[in-house]
Amino acid sequence: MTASPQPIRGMNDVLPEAIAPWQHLEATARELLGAYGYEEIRVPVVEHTELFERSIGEHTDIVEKEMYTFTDLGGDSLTLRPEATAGIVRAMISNGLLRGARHKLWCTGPMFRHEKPQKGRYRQFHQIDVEAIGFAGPDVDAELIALTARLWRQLGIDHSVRLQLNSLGTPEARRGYREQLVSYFRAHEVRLDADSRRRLEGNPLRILDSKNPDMQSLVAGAPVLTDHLDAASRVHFERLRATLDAFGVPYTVNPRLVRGLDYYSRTVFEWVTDALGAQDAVCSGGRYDGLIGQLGGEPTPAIGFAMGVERVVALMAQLGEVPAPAPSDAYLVVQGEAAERAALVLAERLRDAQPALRVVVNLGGGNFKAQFRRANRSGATLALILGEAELRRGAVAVKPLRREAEQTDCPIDALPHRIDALLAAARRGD
RNA sequence: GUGGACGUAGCUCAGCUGGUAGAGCCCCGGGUUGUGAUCCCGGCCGUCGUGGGUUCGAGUCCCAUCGUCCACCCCA
Repeated sequence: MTASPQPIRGMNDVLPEAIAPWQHLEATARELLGAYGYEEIRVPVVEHTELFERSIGEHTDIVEKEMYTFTDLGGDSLTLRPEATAGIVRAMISNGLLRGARHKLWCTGPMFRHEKPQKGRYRQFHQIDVEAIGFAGPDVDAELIALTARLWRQLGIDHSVRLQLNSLGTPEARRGYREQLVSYFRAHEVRLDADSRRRLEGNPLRILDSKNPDMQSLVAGAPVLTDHLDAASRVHFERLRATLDAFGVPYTVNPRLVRGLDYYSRTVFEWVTDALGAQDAVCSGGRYDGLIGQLGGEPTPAIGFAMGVERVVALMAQLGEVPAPAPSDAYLVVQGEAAERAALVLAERLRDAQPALRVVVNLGGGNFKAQFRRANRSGATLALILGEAELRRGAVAVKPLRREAEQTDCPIDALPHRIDALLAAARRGD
């Protein structure tokens, strides 16, 4: 096994046998996003390292230890994108697209984080990313959440996910709350575990999210972020909740939902599941009103979310919500050099006449037995046989594979116009 | 980065307290000189993750290393 090449740790091949849920998710999301008025954007997978440091936050785990950073031949420090928002915002600024304009955008592709892989967490993973730029909300906030809820319904996984919601307020209001929180935890420092003590310096809000059961009672007594919101953020949050109520989208307000990236403000949300083990966040995002100005663009309010494609795919697969791939309609069994050529030409004529037809020509030879075995395993409705005998009489033998039926002859020239009827008959069973 | 479990054929796995590898599936061919999904026969496929050590002898024991999985941290 040493001799055979291996993929990079945490980077996976998606083989044809596993591709169906990916395509279904992508197609469903693409259509839905279009229906809500979102446009696709494609941005580079690599950006200047500084862009991510400035947007995500220098004291986050992503920037501190998870980025794929390298120096290119020109001496610049570049980084494989760990998330999509920074690049999209950069594209808006670089192309001069802000200036008070509004953009509803989506993007999909691979992201990279150097973490130790486990279930639902990979070093190359994929996101579907949606951004609404230039909207102060809370109307967009609500519509964006409704869009995700609709996607879960369309995919058939809505009963396995639930919505967590919170408001972080403005950065100023959060700063005041943070001070209160730190002094509360300092007063009880002996009860803090090692992880929490470390967070006390860098990111005290994260202590609220601790999974350590011993911390629960201490956390329960801590000041609550929601009680310390500034007035405008409180109104924003109330209006968002009222709209979600009007939609009938259920949610839980989770005051401990903090999110890992520094740029969030006001609305944050997370769709979680119990079905995937420890990595339970399937889709999450929030409002980042300060980020664009911080990166040098005109100050512009915005909100976005990222969906973990691998996680949604895993959920679909686990719930059996994966459409079966369409089998081919016809498989051409051929024998003899002249017949092989005639079969290839016939297949092209069939495709000319019926562009949607799924027709597979047996390539690479093989005896009749092997070819019929392949025809059967391809799932084809019909086997079309074109050997030397058929060629001599100018016909194709047509054999239904999915039911017991007589094999019949069809003149080669007539087949392109009869194939639909033959398929329909074979499926009906007459 | 930390911890635990596990690495035998392309896949799923068997291989007792050490005696130098096996089954099923897949693939290919034959039985049916041109007919699949059933049946029968045959073939292909392994330096037992890798490197050391103990031993007369290691897939089995020991050490190291790499990899996979799961969890922590954190996150999609």
